[in-house]
Amino acid sequence: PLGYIGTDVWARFKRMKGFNVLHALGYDSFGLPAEQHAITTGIHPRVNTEANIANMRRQLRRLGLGHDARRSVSTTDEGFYAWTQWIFLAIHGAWFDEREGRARPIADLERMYASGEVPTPDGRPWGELAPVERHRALDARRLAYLADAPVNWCPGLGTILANEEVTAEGRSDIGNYPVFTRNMRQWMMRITAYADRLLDDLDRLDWPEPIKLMQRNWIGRSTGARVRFASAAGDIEVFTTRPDTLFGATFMVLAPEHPLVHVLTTEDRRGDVETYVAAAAARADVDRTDDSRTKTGMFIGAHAINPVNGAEIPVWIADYVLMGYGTGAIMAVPSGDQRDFEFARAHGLPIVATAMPPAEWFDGHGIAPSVACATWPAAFIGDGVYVNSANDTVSLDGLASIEEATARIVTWLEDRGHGEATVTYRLRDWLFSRQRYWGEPFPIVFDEDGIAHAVPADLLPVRLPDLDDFTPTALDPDDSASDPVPPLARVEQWRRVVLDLGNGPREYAREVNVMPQWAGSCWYEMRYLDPTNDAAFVDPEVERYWMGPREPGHTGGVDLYVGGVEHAVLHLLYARFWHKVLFDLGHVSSEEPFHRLFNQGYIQAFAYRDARGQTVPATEVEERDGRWFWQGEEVRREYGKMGKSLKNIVTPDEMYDDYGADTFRLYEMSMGPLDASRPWNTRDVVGMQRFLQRLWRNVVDEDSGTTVVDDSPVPEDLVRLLHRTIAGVDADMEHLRFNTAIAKLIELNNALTQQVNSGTRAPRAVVEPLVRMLSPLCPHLAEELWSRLGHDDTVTWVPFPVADPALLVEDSVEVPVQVNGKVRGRIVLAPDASDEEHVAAALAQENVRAALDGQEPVKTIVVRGRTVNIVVK
RNA sequence: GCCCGAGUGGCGGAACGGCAGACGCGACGGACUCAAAAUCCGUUGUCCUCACGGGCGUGUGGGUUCGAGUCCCACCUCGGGCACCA
Repeated sequence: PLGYIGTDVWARFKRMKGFNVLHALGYDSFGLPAEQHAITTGIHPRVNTEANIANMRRQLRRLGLGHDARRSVSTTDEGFYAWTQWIFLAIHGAWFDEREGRARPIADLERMYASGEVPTPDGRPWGELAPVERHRALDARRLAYLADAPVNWCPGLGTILANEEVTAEGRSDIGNYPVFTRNMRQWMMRITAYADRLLDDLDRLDWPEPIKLMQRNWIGRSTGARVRFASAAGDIEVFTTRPDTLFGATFMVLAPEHPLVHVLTTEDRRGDVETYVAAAAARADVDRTDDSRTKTGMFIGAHAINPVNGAEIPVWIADYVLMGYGTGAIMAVPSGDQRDFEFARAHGLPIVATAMPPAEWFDGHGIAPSVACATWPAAFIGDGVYVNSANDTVSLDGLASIEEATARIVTWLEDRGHGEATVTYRLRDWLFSRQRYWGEPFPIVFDEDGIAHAVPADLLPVRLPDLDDFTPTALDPDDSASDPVPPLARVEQWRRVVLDLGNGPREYAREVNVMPQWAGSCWYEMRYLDPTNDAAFVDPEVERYWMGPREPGHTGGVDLYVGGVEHAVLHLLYARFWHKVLFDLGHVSSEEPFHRLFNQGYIQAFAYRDARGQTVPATEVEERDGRWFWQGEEVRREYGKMGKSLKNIVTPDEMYDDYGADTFRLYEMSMGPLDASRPWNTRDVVGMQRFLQRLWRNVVDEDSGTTVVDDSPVPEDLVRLLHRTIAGVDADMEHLRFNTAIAKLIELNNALTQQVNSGTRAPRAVVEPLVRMLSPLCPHLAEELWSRLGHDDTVTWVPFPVADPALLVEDSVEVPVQVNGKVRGRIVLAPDASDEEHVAAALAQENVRAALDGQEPVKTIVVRGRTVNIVVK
């Protein structure tokens, strides 16, 4: 809610500054308290059937959000939902052309297959392929595709989870059930095709650096080389970021799941190896968190040939090598990689240095310099002079930089066909199926051959059937062999459908999985631009007006997007991906969905536990002398996100009831910077209420209810304060520093209050700008005051006040005087006083002279209007 | 372990390298009141001093600078993220 109020305040401010503003969460809701609307729109829009609305209401009530559910499920819901399916079909109907680095319609691929410009997956000519094979050839390249993927099957929830929804402990984020790795046929999104653009375009966004960094790490591009090692079962391909250390590769390690493990393992090792593989598989699922992390591994009896020196090196398996990254196999260079080093030491494998570390490295470890690694306590990573790195046709010896050595060896590898430079990503394709009820059904049907067909656009949306029971079938949480039963699979008459897809009416089976919650949030910001359009998800002209690039090279996108940092790598990456596909296909003019991003902090709250560790209702806890009591019993205080389990929720409704929406808004905005998390303290709210009450009394006589402002000229110092306030508040609002903006407004009002209390009425010439400045922050009170001040229009549309630069200049400034950096006195000067005048006044000042005690200044520093520093001895 | 972020009064927090503690809460004192609430006025980092004034103060220890809450180095604590990424 904090962030949503933040966007509302900023949007109102911008409107007053003369912009057309489309505030997504307040588009048609200026009659509603915006935060109420904002909170409810946090619930994801879904299909708008009566049964679903009723269910949504129950959900909202359960979450403690007692708002009108019909508001949150807006009347445009079905349109929204249909267009999500439409966009899915657009993505499904596209493929990624690597050569052009962009998505193109699948029809282009079909033409290119047919002309032979692009080879079919198995290399056979297009003309020889049967219709089913043609379908499969196209499906293999789609941006949305079906694949047998290792998935996180969570029987306890009855659904499959994305990697990101599985905790480090190998359990479900929601419910904390065990999660098992299983291969299942799932919808995938080819987000990896966009890895480079998602990475590179971060540089063009106005986002917080930490968030950009998180996305960069998530995409995880590393450059290096693929290198092939010959073995009895053919080449073993590895990925390495350090091909320059190839001469130091003394063994290889495969992931236990690597397909060659079976083939390569010698008979005498087979028993041990299979035991290890089984143990690793179990371990990966159950206790990946085991921190003890001893580097276990097993020799499989086979050897491979190091291509640079022909050395026969042993092949091991170890669970620290992951099948899901790179090629699932590594070359181990113990002298240059700490994990390999530990592994080699633990298993008595040879270590050969490929570089002579600098002297400081040896000093740091307290050992004598030597290229013999026997004495080394750790691997060496960094620039050293290459040694032991030569064969008949290439030599790295004597080189001193990783960059240079890498370039030379990669060229050599490429020339001989042993490998090539490559780029690897940590990013995986996105698992897009869910076995739930809540979610957009895929607009996909399957024929008797299992081929997926798009449902024609004029039949969208594919509606969810009304159900009495929405839950996925939860199964025994520990039974990894069970299969998911999505709720839609239980509705046979919905599942079977007769369609004419161009070859006469035939029976098809609908896809029974649904899309994940991310689907709608991948593009919802655009629907707000054009919520009732039923010809397009957004009119192209409308999109260009609101979101189009501001100048050449600009990414376009919404001007401000406020959200929690928890979306740093999921929602924000997925939405960027969808947006880029839509851009490539010509549906939008912006390359990015969110040009400026701001992460708001969380509002947290204190929670209390009794002696047994049970949380007690926070509102009933009393504080006495720094200790806390509940029903007479002392309780412990802790701090965390507001939530049911901690019994520390304060609902907005309570705040509206007790203080009104404006006080609530003001309090949330004033408690600290927007991007910081901070504790809720209901006791402090009263401060903002008092502020608004004082403001009210400065304008309205409480007894008579009449407006009491003074129309005569305003005292000089009050005018200056007003203009300083305008300038300060303007800058603060622009940069979302609402807390300091509010402080300045309170100061101005306090000055007014003083005047009113001393018997003079508040001047209209100050009150009106004050009300205008307050209007973005507390719109309701501002409107009321504006009207009481005799205006017929709404203050929302009145311009923000403009500061007069002439009035920002003071006629005199007070300047502190330091002696040796310590403040000893103050002088008053004209704002344009010269350096000499500063020094003269400073030396004449009584306290300064006392502090100098007759000593001659060695040096004086003058920062005009800010400080004078006199340095003695 | 790695990567981000943050440590300032009793509390939430202010502070372009230039008067640390704006603004708010709380506390204390006063005015108003028969009284209380509300409201208004004042005090409120800490220590010494009747006072003038002075000492000490932004997690810890160093450093840069005429001058450091702010910049640099090391460390400690807390919050968040990622975790065997070759």
